[in-house]
Amino acid sequence: MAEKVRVRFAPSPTGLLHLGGARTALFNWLYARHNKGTFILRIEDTDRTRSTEEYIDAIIEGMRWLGLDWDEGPYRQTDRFSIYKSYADKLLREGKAYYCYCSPEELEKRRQEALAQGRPPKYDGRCRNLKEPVPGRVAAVRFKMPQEGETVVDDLIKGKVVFDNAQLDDLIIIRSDRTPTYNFVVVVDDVDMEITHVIRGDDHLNNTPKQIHIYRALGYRIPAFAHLPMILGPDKTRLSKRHGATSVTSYKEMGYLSDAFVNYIVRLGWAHGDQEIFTRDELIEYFSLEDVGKSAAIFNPEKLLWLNSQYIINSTAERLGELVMPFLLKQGIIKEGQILDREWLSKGIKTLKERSRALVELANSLRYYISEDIGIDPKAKEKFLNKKSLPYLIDVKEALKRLDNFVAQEIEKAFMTLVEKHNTKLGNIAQPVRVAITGKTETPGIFEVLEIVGKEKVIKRLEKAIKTIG
RNA sequence: GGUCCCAUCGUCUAGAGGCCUAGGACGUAGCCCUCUCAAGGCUAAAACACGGGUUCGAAUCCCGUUGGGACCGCCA
Repeated sequence: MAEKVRVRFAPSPTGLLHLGGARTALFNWLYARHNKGTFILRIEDTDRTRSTEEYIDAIIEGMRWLGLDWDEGPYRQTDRFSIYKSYADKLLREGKAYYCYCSPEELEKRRQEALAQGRPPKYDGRCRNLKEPVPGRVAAVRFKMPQEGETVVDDLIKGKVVFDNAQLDDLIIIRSDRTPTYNFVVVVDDVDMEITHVIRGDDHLNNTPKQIHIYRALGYRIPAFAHLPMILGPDKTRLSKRHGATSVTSYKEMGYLSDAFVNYIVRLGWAHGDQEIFTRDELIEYFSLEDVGKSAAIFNPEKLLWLNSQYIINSTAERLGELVMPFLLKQGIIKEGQILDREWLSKGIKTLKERSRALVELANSLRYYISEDIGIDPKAKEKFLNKKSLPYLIDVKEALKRLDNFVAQEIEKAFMTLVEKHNTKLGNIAQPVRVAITGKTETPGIFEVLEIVGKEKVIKRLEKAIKTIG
């Protein structure tokens, strides 16, 4: 029987949860859920100068928004220093690691020199065989890498990747301030947490042979590795602040639905035939590392927006009503504590669903249903609210005033009567009314808009428009 | 500079030697629907980086070239 899958997402809290991290987390989560395994969240905060509590909270918030629940953790590496120390001591005792007395400044200088001369900037191993401590110096601990032979990484995505051990550096595993470093703690933790599959960005592929030697030195089994291709910006370089919004939270704030976002990032590097839209359950059912591609993907905001619009169309009006609330508040369309009739709101949202690509847009369109403070687009006003349309507006107002049953169907009948009376096209009447009522030239069908706005407000807005013309 | 990874429409991708006249999706353009805008439907333009092999046959396998990317820290 196959061993139970245990995977982890291990972000370092030195920034917000970004697109690439989110996808790594998602693939780990999907792999765990597909295989009925365990998904672990581990915070890699060994770099105390750059890690913050705020970023930890932000990452957790991002994970929650994405709906990626973890079964264990969040573990924090800063809570586990004694574990790393005991493993480091073991390596030291066994002669698999040694003290290095070179100062960071010296090392940096040597590195620059090597780079300038076109040599590989590798540690020269000068402390490797030291018999005595160097007085007056604080030591770091280095791991003794094998200097010959080859190391093969058998990657689930990239295949067999061969590294020449002579390239490998004696890396520092414990800094001179006694804190452990990444390449060491990641191995210790993955061993300690019994991780079976390491799924991470392919920027770590070059670290893998080094880590493999640490596993061996410690006498542990090597997990399976799967290195995911990177997500690049439109300029084909690694996604960064320069490319604008890259944090998961910013997509939440722009009004993307969590499911749409997940659906978008899963398709970056993974496909299931020609299918574009997946439910969570389908994702869990279909996900496989075998279907993950090898090449980097470029982030395409247009497609994300399209997916979002599809998810909005397929959401119920009730659900959208809940989701749009924070946006209504933030955009000043409702006030704190203001209560809306949910049934009425849903009716309005139904007309707007297929015209809103994000929740911000939906909220914005909802303005002319909810608020009196609509604001009329000056260009629309000039074109449609003028002497030519005045008689239509007056007639519409009068006809609607006489309507008792203020529903779309009846409103339409009233409009059609006027179309005949004036011997004109519906558009010539509808468009000025649209602008008078919504302030915009683009809205849902005019009859349903009028019904939702309601008779009283409609008459009021028409009167106001008539007054500004006349 | 060294090491490693990658290469199908502008973008995400399907493609496991013959199903390929290379499929789908976003975006773009046109048409239909239509009170506007969407949504929806239909149509179009758009790709196997290049060069050598292997093979009866290559987008698919091998080699090279070119191009892109990542990594080479007492960062992760």
